[in-house]
Amino acid sequence: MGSMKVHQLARGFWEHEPSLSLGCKRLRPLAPKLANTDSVASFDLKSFIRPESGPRKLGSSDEKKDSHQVETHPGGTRWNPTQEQIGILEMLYRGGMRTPNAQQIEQITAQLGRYGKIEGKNVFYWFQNHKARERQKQKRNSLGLSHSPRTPGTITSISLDSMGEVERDEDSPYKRKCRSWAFECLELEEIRSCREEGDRTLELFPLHPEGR
Amino acid sequence: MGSMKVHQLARGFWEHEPSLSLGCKRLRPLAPKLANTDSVASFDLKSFIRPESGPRKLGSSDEKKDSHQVETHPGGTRWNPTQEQIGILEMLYRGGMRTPNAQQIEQITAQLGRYGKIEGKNVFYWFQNHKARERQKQKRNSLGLSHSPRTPGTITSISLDSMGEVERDEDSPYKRKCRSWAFECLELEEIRSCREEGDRTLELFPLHPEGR
DNA sequence: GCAAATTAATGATTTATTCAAG
DNA sequence: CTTGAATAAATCATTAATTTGC
Repeated sequence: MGSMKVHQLARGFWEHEPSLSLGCKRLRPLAPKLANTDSVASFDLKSFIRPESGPRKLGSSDEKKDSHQVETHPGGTRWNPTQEQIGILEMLYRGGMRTPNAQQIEQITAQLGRYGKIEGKNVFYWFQNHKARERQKQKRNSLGLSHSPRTPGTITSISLDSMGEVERDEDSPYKRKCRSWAFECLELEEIRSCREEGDRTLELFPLHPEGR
Repeated sequence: MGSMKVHQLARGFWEHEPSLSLGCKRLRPLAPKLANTDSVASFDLKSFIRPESGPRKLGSSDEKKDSHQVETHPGGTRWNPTQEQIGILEMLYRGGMRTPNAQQIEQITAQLGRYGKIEGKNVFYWFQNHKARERQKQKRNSLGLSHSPRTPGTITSISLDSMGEVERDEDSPYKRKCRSWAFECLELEEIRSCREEGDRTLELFPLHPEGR
């Protein structure tokens, strides 16, 4: 139904990009872990059962396996983005995209799908998480340094000028836009990972009916 | 200069594989899909970040998804539950349902659909909101009265025993279960609602984020 | 050098807040 | 004011990096 969706408004222009990594997203420089007193305690069955160990040859037909990390997720694992996908997403983010709507998500997903398995929700989540984490990183920085908000060295000069007017979210909290995704479809494939027969599941993959 | 950089980078990504595959699950082409003949053009940041936002004035927009727009909103905006729907939902809630999963949502939606227009997300939201508001109401009560957390008199005696096994959320915060809904589908019907005739949209959002 | 044990990142969910329609 | 809708914050859960003991 409907609801009218308004489109997001544009605004703003630029913003200092948080970090230029692009390639080393995964590398974590350091970060003095703060108060990591929380007990580990996660040494249970988890370490025994290796989810991806299952051969799982089901759809091995014409699926051209890239010998990359893409792999078809047997059914229970989470999305593991490839470098290309991350690169594109970050590019979009830097371009100003913050909360893509359903249409945008669909398109992005379609494109990123060429580099590996991906679903719309992954894109949605990625933006949610990235936005939130950039925000908290920024906050942490501003608090910790309390001054010189300048990005540390190597200020990239990428200007993306051809972007024309991008719609900015400005990171401003709450700016009511339109919905950014859609439910309803409820695919069974999705659901199945939920709670299937416990027994066999135990062996194939952890399957988290409920955490602790 | 800088922009060049980005573009080249992007191009690298896009050109990687000019294949025509839409790769995704079963996404319908929802916008005039570009022929993707020229690899680069098939995926332009601009079009992503700004689907058709900005100045789409001038009525050219007829080419949007045909949208027989059907149902919903005869001018309507948000879901307006009927008494029957509310009744059933509350019954389910009292029965213990708190965060229905995709399957359940689907079924509930199907049933409630007999009493009026409804979508999966409405059901989802209803539970979210109802749960949250019951909780805050309870908190307010316990604070205001400082005791007797019991529900105020007239405890409804509807027992709903026939519910069989409902999944209990127990109101316990964070109890990781399984996913409760699914994205991905991004049905056109959903998306379409995002933007309709523009005039209204334009005035819906101001140029400035007006501080909430 | 390698594989188990840690730790940092980050994907995925749920809860809390906020906005705005009616 | 009530409540549907949407976003942000908090948090759980899993995976990759990195460290450590041989």
